[in-house]
Parts: sequence; structure tokens; C-alpha cells
Amino acid sequence: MMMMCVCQAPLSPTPCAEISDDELVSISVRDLNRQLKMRGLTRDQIVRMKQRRRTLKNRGYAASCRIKRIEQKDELETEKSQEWQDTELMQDDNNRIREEIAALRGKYDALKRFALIKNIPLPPELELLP
Amino acid sequence: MMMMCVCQAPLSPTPCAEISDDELVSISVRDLNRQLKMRGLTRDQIVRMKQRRRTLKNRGYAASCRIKRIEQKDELETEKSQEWQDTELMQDDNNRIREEIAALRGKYDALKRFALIKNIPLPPELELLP
DNA sequence: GTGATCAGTTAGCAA
DNA sequence: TTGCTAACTGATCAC
Repeated sequence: MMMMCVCQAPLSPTPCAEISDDELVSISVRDLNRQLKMRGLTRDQIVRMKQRRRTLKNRGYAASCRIKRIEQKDELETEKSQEWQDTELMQDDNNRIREEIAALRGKYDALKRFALIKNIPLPPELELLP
Repeated sequence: MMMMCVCQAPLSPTPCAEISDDELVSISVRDLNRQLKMRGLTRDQIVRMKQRRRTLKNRGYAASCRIKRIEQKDELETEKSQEWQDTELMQDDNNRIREEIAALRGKYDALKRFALIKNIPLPPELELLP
């Protein structure tokens, strides 16, 4: 299966001025602008810094997106097996009820025979079921 | 939701010699090598061409990978709703059987009262259930 | 070499 | 601007 994956280096060929990736993504826009002004950065450097920030953010979004996808898949699988268990329980229930009916029917048939043998007339609404 | 996505242009800044992307991915390695030899391509050009082929292939693999993922998700959802339907059917079945039991019990109770009123003695094994 | 899959990148939509 | 997601790319694994 898959092992570690070194993959692309996390860009940042120009740390520019001791701003780590972690800082850059977590800092607010307001604070970032303040920082950029404090150090004298050229427009070009500022644009690149902003782009680096965006890319780093996107990296995080991509990661959450994958995690979310996996979680949804797991969720689906769990729900499916839950449905399956429900069906199983219902089946068991069903079988128990069927046994109950069979037992009742047995008694019924016995009564039928009893009435027949003893020649006991039953009112029509109490005629035993076939 | 997502609409069309133009995204990255399909590389190929150097068509090099009338070999389209479609041709390049579908041609066999043997034939490709033959083609590359026929036209006099430098080692560097050959390496780039091979890399372009690999990239194009990878693009296709990535696409199938995404399609597969979507299909598996659909499959899971279908199976889940199928399980749900099974449970529903079973539940209906269950309810019908319960009604059947109730009806039987009704008859049974009527018989019980009948036997009591007419003072008909029943053998113990035919004693009516409570 | 081929195919699959992961993480990272980019484009583009939506809020 | 932020967050998300589709498509693309390169790395890496299995075969």
C-alpha cells in the first residue's frame, strides 16, 4: 500500500523575512499588512507574499476537503451496516411472531377436532378458520 | 455547485512535430520510439516527449480515479437505500402478521367465552391461553 | 512501463 | 477575502 510521501517541498524559496509558513497562514490580513509595511518590501515582494499566503491556505483547504470526503465515506458505510443490522433484528422479530402464529394455529386445530369429535355446534361467527 | 472548469491548459507548449496529445498517449512505446528516431530528435527532446507522454497518461489515471471514487460513493448510497427499503418491507410484513395474530386472539377469546357460557369442559391441554 | 493514489497547486464558484 | 472542490501535476507504490 501507500507509505510516506515526501512529495513537493512546501515552496517558500524566499522566506523573505523570518515569516514562517505557520505564521503566514494564521496571521490576520490586517496584521500581515502592518508587518509588510514595517519591513520595507517592494510591491513585487508583497504580491508574492500574498500569493504564498493564499497557496498555503489552499493547501489547508485541500487537506480538509480530503478528510471530509473520507469521513463522509465512513459515515455512509456505518449507516449502511446499521441499516443491515436493523433488517436483521426485524427478521428475528418476524421469525418469533411466525412461531407464535404457528403455535396458536396448532391450538386452534386441536379445538376444531375437539368440537368435531364431541359434536358441539358452534355459532357461525365462531366457525373455526380453515 | 461546480460549473465548467477551464483550468490548466494541457501543457504541450512544444508540439515538437505534429504529434497530438491523443496520439501520444495511445501510441505504443515501440511505435513511439520508431517515430522519434525517424524524425531526428535530440536526447533532450526525446526525454521531454517521454515525460509529456507520462504526464498525459497520469492525467487519464487521475480522471479514472475520480470517476471510480464517485461511482463507489453512488454504490454505497444505493446499497444503503436498498437496505432501508428491505427494512421497510419487513416492517410492513411484520405489521400484517401482528394483525393476523390479533384476529386469531379475538376468535380465541370468543371461543373461551362460548365454552364458559355453555359450560363445556375442555381437556387441560386445550385450555385456552390467557 | 503501467496504473493507481496521495499531497500539493491552480482556477473558479459561492458566500 | 475565505473556503471549497474539480482538474492537473509530480512523487511514489505495486505489479
